[in-house]
Amino acid sequence: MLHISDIRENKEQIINLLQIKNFEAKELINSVISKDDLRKKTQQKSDEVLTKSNQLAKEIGVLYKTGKQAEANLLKNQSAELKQKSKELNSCKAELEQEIKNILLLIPNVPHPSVLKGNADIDNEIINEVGEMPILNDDAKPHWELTEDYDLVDFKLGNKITGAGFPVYKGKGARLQRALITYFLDKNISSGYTEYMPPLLVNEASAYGTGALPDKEGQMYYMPEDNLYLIPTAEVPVTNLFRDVIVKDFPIKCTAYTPCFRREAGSYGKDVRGLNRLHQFDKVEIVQIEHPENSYKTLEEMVEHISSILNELELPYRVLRLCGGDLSFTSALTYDFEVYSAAQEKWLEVSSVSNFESFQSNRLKLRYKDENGKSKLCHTLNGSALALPRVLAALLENNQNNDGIKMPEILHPYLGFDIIS
RNA sequence: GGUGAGGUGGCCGAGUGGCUUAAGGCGCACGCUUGGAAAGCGUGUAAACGGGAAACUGUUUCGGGGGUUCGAAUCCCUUCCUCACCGCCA
Repeated sequence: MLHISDIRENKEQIINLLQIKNFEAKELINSVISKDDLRKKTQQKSDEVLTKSNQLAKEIGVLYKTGKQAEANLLKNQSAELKQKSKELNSCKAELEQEIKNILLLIPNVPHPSVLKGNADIDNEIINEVGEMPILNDDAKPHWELTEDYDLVDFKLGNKITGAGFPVYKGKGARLQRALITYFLDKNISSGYTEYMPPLLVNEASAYGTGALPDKEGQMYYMPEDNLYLIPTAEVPVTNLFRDVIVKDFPIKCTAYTPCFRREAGSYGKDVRGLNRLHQFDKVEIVQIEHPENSYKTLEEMVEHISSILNELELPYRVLRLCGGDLSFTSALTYDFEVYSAAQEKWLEVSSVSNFESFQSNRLKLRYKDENGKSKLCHTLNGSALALPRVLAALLENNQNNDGIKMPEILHPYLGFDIIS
């Protein structure tokens, strides 16, 4: 959520920048500002009334104590009038505040000025392409066949015990999963991130805090009896650790492994075959909380960090800088990482790294004190490092040969084997 | 699931209708003191939203919402949360 004072100060700039996201904000912004003007006036009036009323109450107290009941009763009438007025003003103000908030919730985050306009994913800018695409044999198989041949992931069993999109990892498949998680965490920790193991269910306040609600309500699994949501990403619990916090030392760097749960309604076909898209998947996430001055430098640093993981995994990948049309509602600047899955001949997104600037921290009330002692909003950033299933898919497809599936060297100590055969 | 006790500032904690402008303590910051430090002494120490160039100042906030009252941290209703004991349980 944007901050109303930011909107007031940088109105024209915000309207212009939002056009990069193909969002026409002029009307909403004009209306939110005029409502805010009215809100201020209403508060002024309300403050005046309350000041008088407070004074009266004190005078009445004094009169009672000195035994002047009659005079006190006179003042009581006045006080009742003021009370009526203040009630009206108050409800008017509350209504305005709600209207303002409702409008603010509709306005997406302002993109960074460097973001290119564009309509969809084909307009994203490829800023780096690393590694060579493997040349596979003619009989190379997609990962959903490999996982069956080598008994690594059992989709049918998952169907039986839960449903589609809930695979069962098995044998070396399960070990590979666990090896990847541990390797990712170790790698993140060695870059200064602190590991967390957060709850997998969050309350409503947390879901609002990171913007999972109200925008993405249908995406989350919900437990109505307890009013809790299954997390769609570790970003939600981890970022909310810092809800209502005033930060003293920057940066705060967190990493967490969690399963992620997504309902993902309405997508079928080969895009969702095998491990490409699941209702439950594993992910290691990195989150940083930064001073606004440093957040873009930190974003670059996170991109470097994720690149180095993919280098070590020896997977061909490319880095995309998302265009305005493809940027999420909450993001100001996002880089996507895609690995090449050679048998599917497809690029698969395995990480998305974003700077949310103060869009999340405004809702989270995540602040720091500036040099004048004033509260300011922090910047929040996060990214996957990494999402597991598609990494697994690419590892299996790209490294298959007649002897089996060779594992990258970096994973050997974690795996306890170097080939799946 | 049952029963009970609670939710007050960064933290602890007092507070049963106006002498609360939330006592007192801890912590923190600054100053005095010191060769330096500790102790001691003094001063200051929340947030949000307004007004003001600023100094300063108004309002709200004692878990949330509602009510009684001229006046509520304090009384009433409601809701959420936490803790303790019992039961069940990895």
